Amino acid sequence: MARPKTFDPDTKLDLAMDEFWRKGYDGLQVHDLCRAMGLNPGSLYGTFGDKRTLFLAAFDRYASTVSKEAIDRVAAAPSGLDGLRAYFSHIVESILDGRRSWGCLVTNVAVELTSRDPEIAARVQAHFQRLEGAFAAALLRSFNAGQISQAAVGSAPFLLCVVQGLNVVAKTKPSRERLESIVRPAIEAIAKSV
Amino acid sequence: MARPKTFDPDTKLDLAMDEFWRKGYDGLQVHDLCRAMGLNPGSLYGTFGDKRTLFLAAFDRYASTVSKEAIDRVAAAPSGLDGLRAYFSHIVESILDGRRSWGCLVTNVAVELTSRDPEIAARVQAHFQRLEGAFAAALLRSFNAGQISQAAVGSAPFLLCVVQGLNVVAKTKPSRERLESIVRPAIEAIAKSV
DNA sequence: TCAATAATTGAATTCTCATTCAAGAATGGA
DNA sequence: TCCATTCTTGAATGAGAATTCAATTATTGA
Repeated sequence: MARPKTFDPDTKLDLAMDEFWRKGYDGLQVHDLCRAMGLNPGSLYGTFGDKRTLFLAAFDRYASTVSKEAIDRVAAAPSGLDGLRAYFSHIVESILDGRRSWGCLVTNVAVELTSRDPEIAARVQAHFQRLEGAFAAALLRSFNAGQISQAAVGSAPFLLCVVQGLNVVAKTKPSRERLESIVRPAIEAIAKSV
Repeated sequence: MARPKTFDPDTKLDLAMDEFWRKGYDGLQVHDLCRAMGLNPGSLYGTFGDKRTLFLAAFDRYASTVSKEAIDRVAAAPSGLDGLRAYFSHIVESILDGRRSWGCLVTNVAVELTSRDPEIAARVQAHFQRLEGAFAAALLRSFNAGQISQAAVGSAPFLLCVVQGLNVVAKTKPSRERLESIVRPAIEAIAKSV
């Protein structure tokens, strides 16, 4: 009953996510958000609430789509080591010509907002744990298959760190060679230690 | 001739640097900057110009003091490998109880401002190159001393990435164990490859 | 066809913040 | 001592940005 929305909120949320991803939180004006989403302020506020609420929704959408898709690759591969390789290859490709050329939404937010917004800090923390958990599982799987040494099993924090570093380095528009010269030693640090 | 300043600009600049380091650019209001620096808006503007100009001065001061001090450790050590170890130990210590508990000013700025301010992007780039250059020199020195393999000589981009990752991870208040479980594999990735 | 309800529009409002400024205060040189 | 100059102070200004709102429009169910 009554006039229906002329747009799909999820589709618009994806557009909002892309904008926050590109420009951060403070760096993005509601005005520009409206333009990017093809919505007037009234519709935006009526559907999504204020800027921060919309941002949290965009963050969650990022976690459940973009980020999840990447993390799932770790477990999907035939072996743990293959999963890690697949994950890093995917990151490299999407930095080179995908949306990760502007970094990672979570990394950007971790740096920009973590120190002043505890609720956001908690979500960032949770995301880091999901990713690190996937790495830890893959490492264990590799160890059980005899692919890596005992010592390398505890390297999940190291891998998480390398991913965050890649997301920072992404901001400098690195070449494929450069990205590979980062990922190669990172993977070798794990694999070589058999 | 005429009334002299009642403060030392360099001392005040250090205070400004700390604030930008903690809170970023957009996240820091001039009002709070004034409070932190113990200056009224008039004195601040009269001495340092507008917010962005003051920020650039604070960035440069960071590069020439905090950052330089850290980078110099790489070359100061007896061997290249020792230099790298010294650098990473220093980073770990200052994340644990120094000013790096709020990350690195350059990393923070790289993430927050690089995509919208080309002048700042150029300074970030220059800083990354200084650091990577120091790493590259240390790696070459290590190779010439037979400490590392030929393959490891090109790992400077990898080390730069790990440092940036550490600066992101720093935002999550990591424990010493956690930081060491990041640095250990990073150094081993280089050293083990003899 | 007609209420009743909800969405759309974009101008108006309100708020926050960077920046300016006028008045007063302190110093060095004459 | 006095003037010229510069600094300090903090309230005032103004720009820019988030949010609201009144008018209009569209849809559903009766």
